[in-house]
Amino acid sequence: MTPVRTRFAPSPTGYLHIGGARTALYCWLYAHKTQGKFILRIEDTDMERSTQESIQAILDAMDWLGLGYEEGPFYQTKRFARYAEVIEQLLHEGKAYRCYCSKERLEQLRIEQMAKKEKPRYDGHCRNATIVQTGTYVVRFNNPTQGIVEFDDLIRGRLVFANTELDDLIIARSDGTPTYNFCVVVDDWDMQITHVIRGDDHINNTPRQINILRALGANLPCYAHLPMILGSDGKRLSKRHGAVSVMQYRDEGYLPEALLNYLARLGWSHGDQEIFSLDELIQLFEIHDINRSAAAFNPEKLLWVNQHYLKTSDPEYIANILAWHMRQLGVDIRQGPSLTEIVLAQRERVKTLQEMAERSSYFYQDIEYTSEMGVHFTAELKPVLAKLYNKLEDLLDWTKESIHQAVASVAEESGLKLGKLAQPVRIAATGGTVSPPLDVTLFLLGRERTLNRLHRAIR
RNA sequence: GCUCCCUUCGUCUAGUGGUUAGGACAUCGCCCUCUCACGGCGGUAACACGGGUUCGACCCCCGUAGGGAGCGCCA
Repeated sequence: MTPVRTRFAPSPTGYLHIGGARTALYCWLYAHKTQGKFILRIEDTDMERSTQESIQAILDAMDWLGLGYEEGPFYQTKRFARYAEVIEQLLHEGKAYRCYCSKERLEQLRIEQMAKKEKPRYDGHCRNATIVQTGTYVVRFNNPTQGIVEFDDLIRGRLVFANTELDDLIIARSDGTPTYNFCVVVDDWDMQITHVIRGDDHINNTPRQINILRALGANLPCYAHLPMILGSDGKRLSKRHGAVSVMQYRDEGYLPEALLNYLARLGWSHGDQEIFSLDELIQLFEIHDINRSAAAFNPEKLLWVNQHYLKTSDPEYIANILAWHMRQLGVDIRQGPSLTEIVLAQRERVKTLQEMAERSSYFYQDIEYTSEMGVHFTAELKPVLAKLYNKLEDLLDWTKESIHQAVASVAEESGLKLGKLAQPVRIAATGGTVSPPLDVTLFLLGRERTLNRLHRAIR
């Protein structure tokens, strides 16, 4: 059996988005599962829209996701000589021809066909031309005019198309550059791709590509067409739905393993299992188990998956990434508790690392005192806070246990329920009403910061 | 308009002719509790519709409706 070779072939006209990432993941998984090769190919034949920044953005995103490739990245713009060679061959063999039709004629044709409620397609005008024409021309592929093209899609089953539905597509533009459908075919052929896994927006391109592959005498790869990913409103995914760029998820504090896990599960499943390590995915992934229908992207569930990984991953690993987010926020973490401790204290109460960073800044930098905070420190409470201040100041050991003991005993001595004391202290210590358990919070804050802030509240 | 694809709780999905239609997220309630969470327990909630086939259809077939994609000298 020939070794499996899959490829991910984005066009560099923007960042890597969620849908592309999932396609890449599935290609990657299948290659790894079968001990095959995963190839990255940049489809940059559209010189107008392709940019170097986009290429870099895609590479960066693949890197962040950890989707490494065994071969590539290959660039189509570097393979023009090869395409020209194949086009020449096709022309020579009469499997392609020069078409001198003007864009105006083509446009007119399209309008007429639409008016007749027909599917617009090239009428083969130059295919049958007997006289020698001159001027600018494009090269069209001689598509079969009858019969059918059929293939077994690994996800949808047998798909059948009538050749009469297809037309003689352009494979080389008037400036000589090759077009997408042609490059894909030559590349997949040259790179010996065995499994073409791509979005189902390519289903309609497949019969055309198969016809070219046949004209070239190439073996056909297996095809698997993935359903689309929809926005949370069921409409097509777009900027309106918030983050669609993979790197934006990094910026917002998601872990790559969480995004990957969520994406894997969006459109694919293995029974009722929700959480998969990468190794498990490699082991359990089957193209056959991919769903046929489009799936809506659900940000809430991604959040849940992300928190799951926040809670279960190695705290030091998480702390490393948290450091990056702290830096993004401009928080200097040199003075304060270790980030690993912060992770341990916060991971059960936040869903993203960005949120964790935002909610942990008071451990490292001064808090703002607002008048709203003041109302919590009533005249009756201030003596109690003072008592706590003294107790904490006299504590022999600054531990969670001793701190808890101090707070509890002061509350009891003052006839207050723990909450009645804890909450004002929390506000005094953190500037807000939400934090990890008070003993943990004060412990991490350290004696000096705690006493300073308590003092400020009593004043 | 034409061609192709899709259709199970709000969302992601399990299901492959006989199930009280299962799980997860979200949501609601209760418990835990110094806040927020986490966790535990429980609840609401789905087979788009209409015909067949069959003793029996979520499951098979055919329509209808709805959604999506393609029909470029874009990819």
